[in-house]
Amino acid sequence: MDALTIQEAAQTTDWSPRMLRYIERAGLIEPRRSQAGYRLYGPGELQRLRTLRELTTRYDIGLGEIGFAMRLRRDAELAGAVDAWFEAQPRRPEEVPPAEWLRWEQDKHSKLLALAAAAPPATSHA
Amino acid sequence: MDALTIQEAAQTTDWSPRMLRYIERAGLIEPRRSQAGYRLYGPGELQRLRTLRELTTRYDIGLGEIGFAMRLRRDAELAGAVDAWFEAQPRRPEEVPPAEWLRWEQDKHSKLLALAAAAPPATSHA
DNA sequence: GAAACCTTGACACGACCGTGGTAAGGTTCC
DNA sequence: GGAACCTTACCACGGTCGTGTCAAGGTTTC
Repeated sequence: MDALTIQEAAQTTDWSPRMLRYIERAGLIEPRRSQAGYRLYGPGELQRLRTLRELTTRYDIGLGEIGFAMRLRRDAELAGAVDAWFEAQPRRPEEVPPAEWLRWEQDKHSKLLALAAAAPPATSHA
Repeated sequence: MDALTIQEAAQTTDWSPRMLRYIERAGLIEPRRSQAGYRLYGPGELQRLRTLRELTTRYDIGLGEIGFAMRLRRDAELAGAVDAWFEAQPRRPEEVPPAEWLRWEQDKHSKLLALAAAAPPATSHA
């Protein structure tokens, strides 16, 4: 067969089974089910799971954010409203480096990341 | 003068002064400052504050989500990555009328392109 | 020069997020 | 028929979000 169970999928994608279920509940990746209700992850899902991890770690964004992006592409009205709001934003051509607010936004995570990077990824639970 | 202090702005926009500072910190609306450092909200800011409230309550989205949308429009690389992830998603044709979807896709791409073209090459990722 | 604003910084708190664990029960495999 | 997996449903925990409040100090106005 061409599909992995949740544990196998977790191993090859570097998620935990717990998180795979969480991701499904967030509506991001919903594998098909076997007759008995077992989740079955195909190659496409596995690839998307890896890419998802890449997205979240590389750009430091949460699943909620990706969920919002998904909502944005599905709900044209919402997308339009958000768009309209940004349209009304004043342009600052070359006034101030706009990375100030970004730094703040990522600052909250930086400590965590630094900490996680410093700590060896041993089995934290016993 | 043509600008309100934080308390006045709060009253006419139905936010609290606290939240106005929070919104500023989130990078969403940054009023100019007086000589002494007082926040000064002009008509544009007031309007955007009201629209922001409309957005958050009507669509039930948080400031973090709007911040993410802002990040999406500023960081073309991130936008592309998120886009790519969605491209690999399986479509469900019966959920979305194809014409609608296509129009949305085209629209999004054109906006993205316009943004990338307009944005100076400041994409020096970390 | 005092009242009434403004500033930043901190503590607090309920709600949710990301994540792990565990329990009670069904399925698959040998 | 038991081991090893799967399911859902909870509890727990630290972190972030949205929000209020308070303190210590500067500014504006009369």
